[in-house]
Amino acid sequence: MSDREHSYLRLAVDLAILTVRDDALQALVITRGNEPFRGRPALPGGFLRGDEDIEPAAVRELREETAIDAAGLHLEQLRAYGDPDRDPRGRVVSVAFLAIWPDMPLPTAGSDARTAGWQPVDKVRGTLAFDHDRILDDAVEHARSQLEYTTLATTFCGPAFTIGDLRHVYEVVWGHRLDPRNFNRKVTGTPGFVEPTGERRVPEVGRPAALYVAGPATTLNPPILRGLADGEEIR
Amino acid sequence: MSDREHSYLRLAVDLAILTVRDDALQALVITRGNEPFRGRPALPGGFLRGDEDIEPAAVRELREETAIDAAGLHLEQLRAYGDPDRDPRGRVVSVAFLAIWPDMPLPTAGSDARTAGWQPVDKVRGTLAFDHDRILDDAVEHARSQLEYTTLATTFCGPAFTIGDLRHVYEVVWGHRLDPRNFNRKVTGTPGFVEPTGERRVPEVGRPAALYVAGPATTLNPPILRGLADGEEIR
DNA sequence: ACAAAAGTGTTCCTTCTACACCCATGA
DNA sequence: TCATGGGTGTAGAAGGAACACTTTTGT
Repeated sequence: MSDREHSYLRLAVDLAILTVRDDALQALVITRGNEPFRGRPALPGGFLRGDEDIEPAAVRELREETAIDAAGLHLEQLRAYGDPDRDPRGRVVSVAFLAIWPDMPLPTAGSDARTAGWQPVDKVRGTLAFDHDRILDDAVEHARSQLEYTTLATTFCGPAFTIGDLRHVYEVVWGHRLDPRNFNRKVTGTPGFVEPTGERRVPEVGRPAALYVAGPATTLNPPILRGLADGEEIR
Repeated sequence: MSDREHSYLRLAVDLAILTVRDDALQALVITRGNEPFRGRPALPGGFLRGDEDIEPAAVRELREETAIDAAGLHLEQLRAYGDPDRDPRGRVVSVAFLAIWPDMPLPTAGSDARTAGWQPVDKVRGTLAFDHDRILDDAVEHARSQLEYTTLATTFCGPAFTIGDLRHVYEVVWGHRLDPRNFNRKVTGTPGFVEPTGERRVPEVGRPAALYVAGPATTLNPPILRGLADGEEIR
């Protein structure tokens, strides 16, 4: 094949960063400060630089636009998006990443981002620039599936959490209620999933709950499968 | 961000095409006809063209190098590989695809491929050009996992197959034996997985087996989980 | 005392696993 | 009649779902 038959293009990285906040699955969304789509909401992201691997580029863009240091954050590559018309600036292929983040106060916006903040996934669906609606949908579905087979749900929680906190994550991400009693047994009975700290947390109302930290396991065996507890939907 | 901070690059597609053949998991491997790595084995692939989406490019490259028409073939995107040094020609990011193919005679090589043929995965591991060893490993692991949760195994078989054929696929891909009796019940008892044709196949030795075709289901519920039948390894 | 959330015990049911056993064919 | 692979029956183990019940706190 001759060099004329193929063309150069730019590679972008986009990040779908999810958290559970206010009883809802939320995504980190910026408001674009530059054309195209200036003023429109979008996922954080930007172009790959010359000598950068893809994942470091994602970490850098996240830091530039949201001042979040993702060095210790688990980024997972979703897939590449290559529709020739996906970016009005020309040929841009994007590699999307998924990250999970506990609910924390957000640092301020920077570089290309006019604002940066959490938005409920259900609210921003249909409003994002480029093909970011599609990317976000894929990320949410991936996260839902990940909760079944991996211990990823613990990264939605802070450093120490109760089984109720963890169950709340599953309920919000999956969109339906789980039986608290069976969930408790299942989680505590899965080796390496959570480990008790010995501490307790006293809630505003109700019995204090034991606190746990994430265990060493990364995959769940057996998995925690979705499947409606009853017909009931959450929220 | 200014345009000077990011750079243009070329995007490649690479295909990991797997089949079960001669009691082994095999991959479609070409011998490179051009530099770099001329004469070395590699996965089929090539550069994206100007106005092409990624998956059509993969289909086109497959046709050009192996004369296989992948129009009706299920291609699944694995992930993107972006190590800045992965290609000596310069900055090339590659998007890898996975495909499953029944054991069939292979058409001849073309364009950049001097030869094209099936090679056992265990034999080519460590010999491939670029970072294709890594891509192939990721593809194999993905395929193994897919057999658990999807009906993909039927695409390793021809249009009509016996339960024994299907079991053989699982055994070869997973690398260990399964109990033929439980496997039979499991497969025939999963709605939409396989459908009997009413025909039978008479083997060289043993009782004739009923023939089946792939059913409409794409996901397996419940899944068929890996887990050694006994300590025994296949081959 | 009461509300609320945490956590345990128990029962029923489905699915997995191992293996005994029978079936259909060619040599 | 024997070897070989196809297929059914079935008992025990393991895990999931439903739910009664107890525990521990604040008000």
